[in-house]
Amino acid sequence: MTGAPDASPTPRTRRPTMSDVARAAGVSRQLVSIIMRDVPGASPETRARVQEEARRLGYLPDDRARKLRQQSTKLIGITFTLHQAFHGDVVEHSYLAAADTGYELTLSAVAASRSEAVAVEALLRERCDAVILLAPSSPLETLHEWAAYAPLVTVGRREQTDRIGLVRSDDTEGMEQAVRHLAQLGHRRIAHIDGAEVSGAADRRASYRATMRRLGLAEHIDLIPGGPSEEDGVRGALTLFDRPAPPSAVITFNDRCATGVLNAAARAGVKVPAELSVVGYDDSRPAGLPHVQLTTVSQDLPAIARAAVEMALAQIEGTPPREVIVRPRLVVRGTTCPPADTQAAQ
Amino acid sequence: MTGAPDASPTPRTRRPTMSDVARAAGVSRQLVSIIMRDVPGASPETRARVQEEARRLGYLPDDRARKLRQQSTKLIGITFTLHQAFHGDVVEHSYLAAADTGYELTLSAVAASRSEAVAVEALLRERCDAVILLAPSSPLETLHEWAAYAPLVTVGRREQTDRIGLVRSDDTEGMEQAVRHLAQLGHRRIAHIDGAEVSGAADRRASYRATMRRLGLAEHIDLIPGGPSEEDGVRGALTLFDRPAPPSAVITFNDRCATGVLNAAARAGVKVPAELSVVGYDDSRPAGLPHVQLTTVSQDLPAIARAAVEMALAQIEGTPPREVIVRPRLVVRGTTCPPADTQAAQ
DNA sequence: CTGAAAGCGCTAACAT
DNA sequence: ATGTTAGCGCTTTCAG
Repeated sequence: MTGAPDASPTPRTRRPTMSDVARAAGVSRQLVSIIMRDVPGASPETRARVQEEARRLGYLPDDRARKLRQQSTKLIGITFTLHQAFHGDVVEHSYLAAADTGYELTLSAVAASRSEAVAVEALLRERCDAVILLAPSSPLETLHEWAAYAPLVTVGRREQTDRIGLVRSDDTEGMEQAVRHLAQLGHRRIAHIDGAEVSGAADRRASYRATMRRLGLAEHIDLIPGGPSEEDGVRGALTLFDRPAPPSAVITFNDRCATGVLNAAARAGVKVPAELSVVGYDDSRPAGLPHVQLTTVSQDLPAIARAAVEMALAQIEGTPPREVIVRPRLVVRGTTCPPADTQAAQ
Repeated sequence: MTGAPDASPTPRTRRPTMSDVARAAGVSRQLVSIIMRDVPGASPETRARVQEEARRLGYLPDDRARKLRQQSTKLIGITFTLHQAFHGDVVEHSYLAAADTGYELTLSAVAASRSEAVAVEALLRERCDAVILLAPSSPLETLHEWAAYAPLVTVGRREQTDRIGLVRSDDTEGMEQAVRHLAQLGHRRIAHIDGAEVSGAADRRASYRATMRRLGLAEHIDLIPGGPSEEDGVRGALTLFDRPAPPSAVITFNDRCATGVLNAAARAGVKVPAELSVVGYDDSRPAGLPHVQLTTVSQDLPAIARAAVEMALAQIEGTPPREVIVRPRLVVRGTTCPPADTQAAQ
């Protein structure tokens, strides 16, 4: 849209249609259609004249009609949760991934006042060509019902099925990287404040255990019940500080939990990283802030978004659903360093 | 949608249309329409039979066609910024406000990869009946252009105009409440770490000054250059701690800035609230967390959302745009208390 | 390059 | 309570 429509001192009488533009420019409606869609079939001069006329009238194509007439909407729907910063990131990267594919992204929010079912069905009624669901909570059976209406891609689910595309981050690998990083720095007493029942927590817990064992640190396995919130981190940290011999490093379930640990440490006078190394998980926005500088496992959201969009497009074109597991990577910042007692511990 | 479509072992051949349902149920297409829209004009038995048949076929109405045919889409568009927690809150409350009005909300995201213009025009091409813009950054002139296409309501803008609805929080009032709260506790040396050029900062700054003056605290006016981020809070706090006689209380531009102050205080060993009272602004999600308990000015987002939706509906029905200023309210939590030097200061 | 004809899937007036 | 007749604004197809 360029410039104001010169017409209509009274705004919003009747929106001009393609026919109005055609009439004003003295051409056929079909030609206007060709020019609006920017496809070959009109001379440069006609193009310019028609575009000028459209601008003058304040013409804006009607997407409802356009989408109805094309048998494909060229739309990829995506459901996301408001208030999940992580979802916002994936959505944003999905816009980038969808650019230049000929498909547009359309959003449908999940919130306290809007269930996942409502969000998905809105997209299906819009006749999206495919639907991406960020961390859906509906039972697999329900997802299967939806998959009968449009190709589906879930992000962050575990269940494999031949009817739904799956993109997820490798939690096992991520936790392994975190443990190895600390072990290489010389830490031995590495604790893990876990995520309780939260999705992904089980994998990370198991991987923590397995990696500690593999590194010969089985005796130092130290699993603290936690959760996904700052509060859980505070509680977990206090548990640790009460110990006669607290661990020299701790890996939390996520960054919010790590923030709680950092706050509790500051309050208790425990110096990070000198006295306690802290590793978070997610690489959420606050983690990288100059005064936080949290070492954390990044889930590589751009890659996840790209995989989701690509798989949606592939399924639209008939490829069967696949499972893509994106490799996370450790981002080393300022909350980890070799333990103070490196010599003593050897 | 209830139950799986029993049909189609091969999913997604051709979606059934209303005619298919009509044929299967042995009635006319129009009757199916009546039943789908849940309007009077069909007997209970027919209704049940048709609904059952629709379910069996996996019929889902096509919103494109429906919206095209009705001359109104019954859609309110809303643009919001991904990664602005505050926008998420407003969107969520807008869903609540729009429920039972007969209108649906449709989202359009603004992000680094998606400009405001793209976001708004997508809504206009969908032929939304009205558009709500959360904290739009486009020049007024551009907003006026859009207003020629659909009734507009901005949230968080200042400029009055007779062509666009306006909803905003009363920053003057909010800051006044914060200053008065601290003064009533006995504070005199009340500093303000401001928000520099950020929208709303000028009002809060002016109100801080005016209220201090009105309370006879003109000599204690202490304006620290700040900004909207944690970093700005850290910097501002360090400035304060360097003083020979630091203030006993500080009001920050927003909660993120307050978080920076709290972190800096913890690090510097300054006790909050005993040695320093802190008041934030926004009542953002983290502010209420058990281990934060920030005293802050709440913008009353539910009221803002309600006002925006109501004004959008009113404008659709022909009421001219208005300006609604929502009164914020102070939420007193744990980061404020009377100053340690109450007696000395008197 | 242009025009004529058809129809996407639905709703809105009417008729009956 | 049901059927008939139009057409929403656009794209598609095909003939000029």
